[in-house]
Amino acid sequence: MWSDGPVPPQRRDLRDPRGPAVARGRGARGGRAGAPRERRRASHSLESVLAETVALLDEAGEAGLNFRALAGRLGGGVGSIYWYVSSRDELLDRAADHVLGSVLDAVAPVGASEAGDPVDDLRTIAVTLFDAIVDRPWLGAYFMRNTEVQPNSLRLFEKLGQQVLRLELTPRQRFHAVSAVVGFVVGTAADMGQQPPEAVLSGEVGRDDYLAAAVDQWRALDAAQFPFVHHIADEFAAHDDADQFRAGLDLLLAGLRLQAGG
Amino acid sequence: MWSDGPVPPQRRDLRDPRGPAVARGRGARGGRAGAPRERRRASHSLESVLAETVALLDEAGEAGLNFRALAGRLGGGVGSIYWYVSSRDELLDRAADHVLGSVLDAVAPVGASEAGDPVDDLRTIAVTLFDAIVDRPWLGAYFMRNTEVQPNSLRLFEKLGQQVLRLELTPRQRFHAVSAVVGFVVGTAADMGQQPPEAVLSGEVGRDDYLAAAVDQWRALDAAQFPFVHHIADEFAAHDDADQFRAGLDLLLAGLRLQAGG
DNA sequence: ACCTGAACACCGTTCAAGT
DNA sequence: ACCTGAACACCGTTCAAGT
Repeated sequence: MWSDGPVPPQRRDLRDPRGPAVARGRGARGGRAGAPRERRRASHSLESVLAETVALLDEAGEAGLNFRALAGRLGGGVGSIYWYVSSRDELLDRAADHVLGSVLDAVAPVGASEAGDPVDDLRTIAVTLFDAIVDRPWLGAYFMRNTEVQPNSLRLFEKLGQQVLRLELTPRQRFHAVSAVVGFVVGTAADMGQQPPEAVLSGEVGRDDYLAAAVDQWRALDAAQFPFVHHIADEFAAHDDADQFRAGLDLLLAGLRLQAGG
Repeated sequence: MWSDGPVPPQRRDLRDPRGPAVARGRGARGGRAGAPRERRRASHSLESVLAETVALLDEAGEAGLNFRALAGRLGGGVGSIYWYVSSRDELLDRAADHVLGSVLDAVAPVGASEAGDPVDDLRTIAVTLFDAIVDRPWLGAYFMRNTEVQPNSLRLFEKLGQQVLRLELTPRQRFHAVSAVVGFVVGTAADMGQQPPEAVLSGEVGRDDYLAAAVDQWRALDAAQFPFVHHIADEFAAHDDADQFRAGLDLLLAGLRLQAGG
């Protein structure tokens, strides 16, 4: 799992350690009196850049996030974004972590009571994270990629781990358990969040019709060669993503419970 | 799981149903005798396009796959690739399925004996798929995205399902079980296959040193706020990706075994 | 210290022309 | 039926110049 570690110092592109200045509104109006239609100088902050990035991502998806569109929304030039992040990838890393702040807030109460069941608490956190990624499919690919610019990712990893700490396991088993949960949640959510085909997106074809059409093709396959596909065709046609995710998570957690001795 | 279904007919970009012509070598030399340095006309086939795509992907990664480089390797122009696929995405879909052929061959004997344990057989297939994705990280994102152009994806899904068919479960449970295994395998493998930082790739810093540097930063965190991170720091520093994957898979399979009643 | 925007290098895709 | 390659639209990134 390469993505789990903070990046070593030599990779970090060091900038002003104090970070960018606080936003000062929209900047003072420039030029002497009477100078016509002078564009005023825009002023940003990491906060506003990330907020606008997330908004654009929510509206247009990852493919719709580009520096020109983002600069337009921020009311400035493309170049200024590079003052706050050193690449599009880092922008996505930071945007992902930005959004994870809400997830962290949502799960803050979880695990507070020592009396609660650790595995149930683990499940609650996992489900919350899952929901967040389904809502924003781009999140999956950037979760915990670089813990140095993603403190919230690390805190969430820690939070999951703290529940497992209450189980009787070896450190190695605990590490594997949390990694497995994260892998399952992120992998499944990313898969489910994949762009449905154009016809569905545009509302031209409903999701149910889409699934039905897919299943019809499955049913047309040779039953002797594809017994399983035929066996689950009805289930697939009627399935709910969230149910499917939870069923898998419960399998994983049942195995964990067993390992922890009941 | 949008990606599980074949695409409905209306999305399919219908071409000659007989498919592209078989490769005819490198094409006849063109032009009348004596015409100097006339470039001969290249001739491809879906097979050769996919083989060259996979080769390029293996050498340069997904970021290195572009139409100009691919056309160069094929000895032709960019446009001709569009005779065989209608977009870069479809090229990746087909390339992924092309590679899955070997995975399918590798697991052909699995499950042949009714006497074998179905869960063990399921694990064997899962591990084989995992290894293939770790080797080619781009595979993960394109696995079972469009079963209409990915027959091998569907066959692999079927193969996993056939093992689960031997377990005493409801169709719904079987559907969920296979989906969970696929989600876990693909998600974990894709995560682990993520590009390590430049310094590691170039051999400038070894993987162990990289992990050690990451872990050092974890150890510098406040122990009261990050008890779990401290708890597993040693494990993380020494971990092996394949072990980690198998431990998680075994948790999932243990849960499945339990559900199947032993 | 921070912003601007033209310029560069590169890329997927199209299409009129060719064979 | 299949291939060619110039052209188009678009994109991340850089950087000299500005404030």
